Amino acid sequence: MPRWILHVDMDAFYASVEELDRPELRGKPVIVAGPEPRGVVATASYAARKFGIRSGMPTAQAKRLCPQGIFLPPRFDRYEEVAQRIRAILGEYSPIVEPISLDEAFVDLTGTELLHGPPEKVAEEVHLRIPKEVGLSCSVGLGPNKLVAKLASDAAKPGGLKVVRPEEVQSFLDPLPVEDLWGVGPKTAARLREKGIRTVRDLREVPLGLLRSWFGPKGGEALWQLARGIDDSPVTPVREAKSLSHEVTYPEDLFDQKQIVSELRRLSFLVVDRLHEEHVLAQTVQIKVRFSDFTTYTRQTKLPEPTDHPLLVAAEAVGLFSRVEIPPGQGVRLLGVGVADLVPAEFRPLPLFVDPNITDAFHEVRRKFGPEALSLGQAGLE
DNA sequence: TCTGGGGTCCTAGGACCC
DNA sequence: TCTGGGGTCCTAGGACCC
Repeated sequence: MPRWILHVDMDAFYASVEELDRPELRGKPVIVAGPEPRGVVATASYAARKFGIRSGMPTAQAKRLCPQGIFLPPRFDRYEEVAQRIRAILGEYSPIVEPISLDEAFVDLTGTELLHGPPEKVAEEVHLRIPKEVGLSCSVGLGPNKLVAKLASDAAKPGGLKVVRPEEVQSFLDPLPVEDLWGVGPKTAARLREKGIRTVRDLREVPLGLLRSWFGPKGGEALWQLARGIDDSPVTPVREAKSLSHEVTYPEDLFDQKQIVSELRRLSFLVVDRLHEEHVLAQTVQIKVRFSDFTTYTRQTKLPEPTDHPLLVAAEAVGLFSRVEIPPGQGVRLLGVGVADLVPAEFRPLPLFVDPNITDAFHEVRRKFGPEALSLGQAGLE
């Protein structure tokens, strides 16, 4: 059975939510961005984009380009609220809704025709209902798979609707630049450009064997399929997280060893809070360290058994940090702590040395009074 | 212009085992 | 005494996504 996949992409989502909540900002160059000196732009309104502002750009640079811009810090809790209302609308048309981020989702409309009418009608309805009921502009794409649906909504931006039927896929894709394809980033695009390949049509003319020799068996195969609009990946409503992490870029580099250790501990506790929320245990602990010159190191270790013990995770994180050689004269720009190899908390191993009631009590206090209420002395790590 | 934070997936090398 | 070879696990790094 041919599939019908819908892709909904909110236009300049964070900035649009700010304009929704503060109508006096409408039409102005609204820029949702992390604070200087090291923040970057998360979303710029279309009025701000006229000044050349793009997401990912350092906030400092955006201020130079548009001094009159209205710079706002992100309010993720609020964006999450709005995102849920949008997801609820999408959920009326299919049980299979896959949120990609706060502002984007796929909906599998295959086989929903008897209940909701033809997919094209559903696409039109969604495209009308979201602005009407949520007050925000969205772009909608409909196609035979996720790849095509997403590219269709890109083509419809801002505020449009585009349907690409199966027989139109190739002519729709052919003129697009290769970097529009999902999974073709700056590096791959540059390598392709060196070989004279700029558009999807160019890419489609490269034999599979050649692509494999350039990009490896998997990479080559993937490019070959992308160029033909082939994408069998399913719309997956709930995906179990495979890893959790927290990282922070500091406004000023850290040099003090004690402060670094205390930050690693704080980040570890935040990660453990999330383990608890998700009711999972982790068997791998990872850290990330970025120095002043932006060189970045990761270290990870596999534990003998899965855990959500805050002291254990913190001790591992600090231990991993000691395995990173600090380049002379370099301060620490970023620290991150993460966990992976997650298993459901029901699989908690029988206690050998650690009384699980201790961790329960720890979480309970932090849940009630917040992360600041209970932190641990240096002695806890030794 | 000095470059966020939270994720996923892939590759490659070394250890280890049969 | 001129080095087998394949599978799996673990780790580090990198590309990419929003």
